[in-house]
Amino acid sequence: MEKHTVSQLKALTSDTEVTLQGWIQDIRVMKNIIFLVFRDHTGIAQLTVKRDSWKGINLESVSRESAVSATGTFLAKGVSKIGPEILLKVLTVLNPSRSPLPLAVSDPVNSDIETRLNHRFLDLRKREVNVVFQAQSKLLWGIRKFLSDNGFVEVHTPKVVAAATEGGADLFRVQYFEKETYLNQSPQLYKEILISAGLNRVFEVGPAFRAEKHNTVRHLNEFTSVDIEMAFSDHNDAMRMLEGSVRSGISEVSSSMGKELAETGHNILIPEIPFPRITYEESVKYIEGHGEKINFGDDFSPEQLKILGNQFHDFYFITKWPAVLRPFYTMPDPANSEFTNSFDLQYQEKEITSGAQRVHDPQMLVERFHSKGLREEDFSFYLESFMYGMPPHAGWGLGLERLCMILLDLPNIREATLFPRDRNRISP
RNA sequence: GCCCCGAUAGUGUAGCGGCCUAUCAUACGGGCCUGUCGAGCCCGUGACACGGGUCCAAAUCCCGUUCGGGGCGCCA
Repeated sequence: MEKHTVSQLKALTSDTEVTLQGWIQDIRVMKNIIFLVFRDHTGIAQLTVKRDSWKGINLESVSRESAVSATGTFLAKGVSKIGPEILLKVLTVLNPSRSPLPLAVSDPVNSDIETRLNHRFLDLRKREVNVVFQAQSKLLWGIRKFLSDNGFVEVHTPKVVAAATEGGADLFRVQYFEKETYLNQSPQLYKEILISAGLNRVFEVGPAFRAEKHNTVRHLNEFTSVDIEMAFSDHNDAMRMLEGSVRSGISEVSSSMGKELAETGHNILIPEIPFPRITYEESVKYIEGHGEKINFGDDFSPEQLKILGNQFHDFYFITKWPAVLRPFYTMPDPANSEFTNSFDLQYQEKEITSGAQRVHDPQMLVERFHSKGLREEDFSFYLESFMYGMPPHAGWGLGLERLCMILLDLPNIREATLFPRDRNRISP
């Protein structure tokens, strides 16, 4: 007996015998006829049972969300409006579901995100929840494809590290045998070392940890960072790779999932490149022109970014950030060292990516350590790679969940994270 | 770190001093019934986070605890 998915049914001729495996979403028992709403990972079908000719198990005992195997004949001219119809011959409960369910999978009541995350596996059985992560997978696939096509090598660097990337305040401490270590907040230092290693162009997709006690809909304490670093390049090269990656990711989502997303209420627009660029100074002027007060060297508040974001359709770069706002490894602007060869990718008021040309001169790097109050001896393993012909280089780090949240217009980054880690949540 | 807010059946809610032996929906259990619908109708089970206080009277007001939501800061 050949197994089928719901999505394959419509290509079949009527009366073909099929076996489907999935879940019972709903059961409607009547005097002479029984309807079961069946769901697999591809869609919904109706299993129809005529009582007088049924010889199988007691269907009234089958609880909703039980995993089942269903065999019957496909009715091409079925009456069902919810999906393809199968005249059921055999139903096997592979594993029953308890009831009542801790949250509604198909009922017309919404659960709080709290309840949903507590029972995430059930929440994810809902198509509109599930589709987010299928889209996220395609998004990343499109980004990977673009980077790979542009000569980037995918690498994996340690997450348990001895020293902080940009200080020490916001790292999680980990006991590593008899030593105290940290969970890495960014692969930054390792990416740069790999540039000195001659890998030319590298990228990494991996977790980043931030021990910040933030409590917002756009921050997590563990998120997926897409990071690149490229040799013999500057911030402009990095920006071109970034807009190319974003566009490639989105167009992959659109071409492979556009229909499913449209059905669940998401309209995907592939952005035009190049993205507009505006400098920090221009941004300050623009925002001040709208009645907000900013001091030089201040970061923009969400309110101010909203003002700025209003003049762009979707993605835009803010470039040339003041050195005081940027980490030690950021290359100063050769024309004016108060500024840097840096950029943020924004989507309206939301920051998605931070990047820059990096300092490659070890002398300058040491000076920058000192100006940021860092001790160079904590970074000797890093600094050493700059002493033996480190190429000029640039790169960026992108928050995958944030990009996904923006793309699908989700109200909370937790909606774009399977098992989010926030200030309070460590389970499931 | 600072600041707001919340907790009522499995789920989501109404109630905000006495009319609460707490509303409604949905789920769940039972019954009737229908080829399509979020099917319908009838009946039933099921809840005030915890501890203290005020009051003749507390789901409702006050304090504390626990758990949680959100904003700012910081960032992806």
